[in-house]
Amino acid sequence: CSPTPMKLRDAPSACPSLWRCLPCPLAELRLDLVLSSGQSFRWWESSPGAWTGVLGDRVWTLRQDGDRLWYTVYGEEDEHKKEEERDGCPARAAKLDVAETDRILRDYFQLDVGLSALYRAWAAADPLFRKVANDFPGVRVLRQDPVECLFSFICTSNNHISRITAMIERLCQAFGRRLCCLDSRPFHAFPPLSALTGADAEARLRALGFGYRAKFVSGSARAIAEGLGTEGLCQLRTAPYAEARRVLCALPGVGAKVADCVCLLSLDKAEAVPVDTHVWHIARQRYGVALGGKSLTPRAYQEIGDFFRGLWGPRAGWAQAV
DNA sequence: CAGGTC
DNA sequence: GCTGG
Repeated sequence: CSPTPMKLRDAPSACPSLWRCLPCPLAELRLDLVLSSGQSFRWWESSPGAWTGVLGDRVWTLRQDGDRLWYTVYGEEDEHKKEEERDGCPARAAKLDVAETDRILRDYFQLDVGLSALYRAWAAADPLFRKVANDFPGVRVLRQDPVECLFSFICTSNNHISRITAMIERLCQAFGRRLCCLDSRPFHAFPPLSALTGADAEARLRALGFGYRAKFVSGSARAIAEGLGTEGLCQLRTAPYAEARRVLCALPGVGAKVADCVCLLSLDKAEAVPVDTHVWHIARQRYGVALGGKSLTPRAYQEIGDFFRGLWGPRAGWAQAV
């Protein structure tokens, strides 16, 4: 950690100049529900109501009060060194200006998508949604980085959230750049693709407790590096849902469910409905979807997605998140 | 058995 | 079939 250790920032009141806010009603965003729901595994409730995590290679703390979303961004530990190196325009060069941080946050939470109107439409079409929606307002889909999203969700197969979170933390610590320390706790960026393509990547991941997923992570990193590249992966944002899904499913460790998670949570495919065992049971028990088999076959997977798309419309994946 | 995949 | 809550 740096010689002048930074402290975690809880609330704007202690040092208002380090915080900014965006207008954002609770009906449009519930930070606690969104950041703890298993969409992203990199946010941590650092104190009651305050969420700290890594986004866009920066460490942030977020908080809501009333109709505002507050945020603060921490500087990098070697930021002064960087600034000294740039003798032309110091302070400015290494930092993000406020317009840029506002934009990053608005993009990540997709705040231009009006959630209240969508809730009304889903509630009108579905009585079961209406019952749940009252208890869970402000649940929206994050717009995550495609590389982070892909490799995170490869880790979710046949796994549980507490272990997934720990695995991803160790992945970032071992392969990602250290950004800063807060209260002596180091924060690391999610590693770029190039960090996962080394010959020893699989063995290192196994040592980190990835089990058989170690081969999937290193194998998918290689496949992308030798194929479409990080840029090509990101360009799937403008491709049709079916094509994005087909490309992703060709990667080792990526089946229909993981592909749909990546499509929905990072590639702008709002119609993608990831069907896990939980959703499968709900489709049968609560919605009475008639499916014969005992296991979630590819056929059953497709039918459940189609059922919810028919019920909720083109943003079915967003409704399912609620 | 866990937010499946080979 | 990796691993742990």
